[in-house]
Amino acid sequence: MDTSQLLKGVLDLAVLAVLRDGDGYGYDVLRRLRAAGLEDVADASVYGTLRRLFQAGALTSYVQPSEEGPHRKYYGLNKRGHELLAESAKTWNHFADTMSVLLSKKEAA
Amino acid sequence: MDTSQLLKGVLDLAVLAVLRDGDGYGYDVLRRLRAAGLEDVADASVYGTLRRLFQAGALTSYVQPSEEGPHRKYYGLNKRGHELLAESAKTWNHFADTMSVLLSKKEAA
DNA sequence: GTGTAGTACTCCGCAATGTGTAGTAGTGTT
DNA sequence: AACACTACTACACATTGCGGAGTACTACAC
Repeated sequence: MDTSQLLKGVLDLAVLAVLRDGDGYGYDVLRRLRAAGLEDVADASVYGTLRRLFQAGALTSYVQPSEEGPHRKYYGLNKRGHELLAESAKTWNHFADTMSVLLSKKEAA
Repeated sequence: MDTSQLLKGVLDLAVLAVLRDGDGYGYDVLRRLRAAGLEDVADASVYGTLRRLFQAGALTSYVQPSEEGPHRKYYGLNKRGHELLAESAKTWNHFADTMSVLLSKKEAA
């Protein structure tokens, strides 16, 4: 099945969630998301999401050189990011609960 | 908050779920979805989803006149629709569980 | 009867966002 | 030299939910 549509609007939340566990750069966030079970996330989606969140003022950003490859652009949650994470998580939980009820309802007939 | 992005890919599932409880026409499906908690669903989205699902071969369709207004276009699940519902529900549950774990994880620091 | 509200549906263009592909660039391995 | 892995950027594209306008039918108020 195609999970790409399910990710819409949730990838932001997922990225914020993994960044809560510590600053990370794009490629690293991608690996963490996949390790968490979001195996089908495309790299371009993660980079795009990080850029969007940064532009929205939810993330800090700093570049750091690496001895094992190209430079890395780290991102971390700032105050706004933490707020956004909390708010989005709440919205998501409410939404997921609603869907859960809808799906578990049995037919009357 | 804006839940419209969260609906992406899930509205299909929600519509299939309410149709499992009995055939329905667009306006009726809309009311059922809102009653179930999806208050912000737009009517055009529901009509569009029904058309898409019908075109995908998941729904049966028949028009019935109404004495209290315009005619109604009823939709119902066929075999393919039931299969799609079961499959989509499974995908959704897996996805929701993954997100749940991601969100509940606490930072190590 | 004209206006307004509720029901019921269609069509069109828009916006948000995840994806694929291509490209750049550094490091290490064969 | 060729290749693979790391790391990021940019662009065009597909999907899909939404807003607005339009059509049409019934019923009730004025």
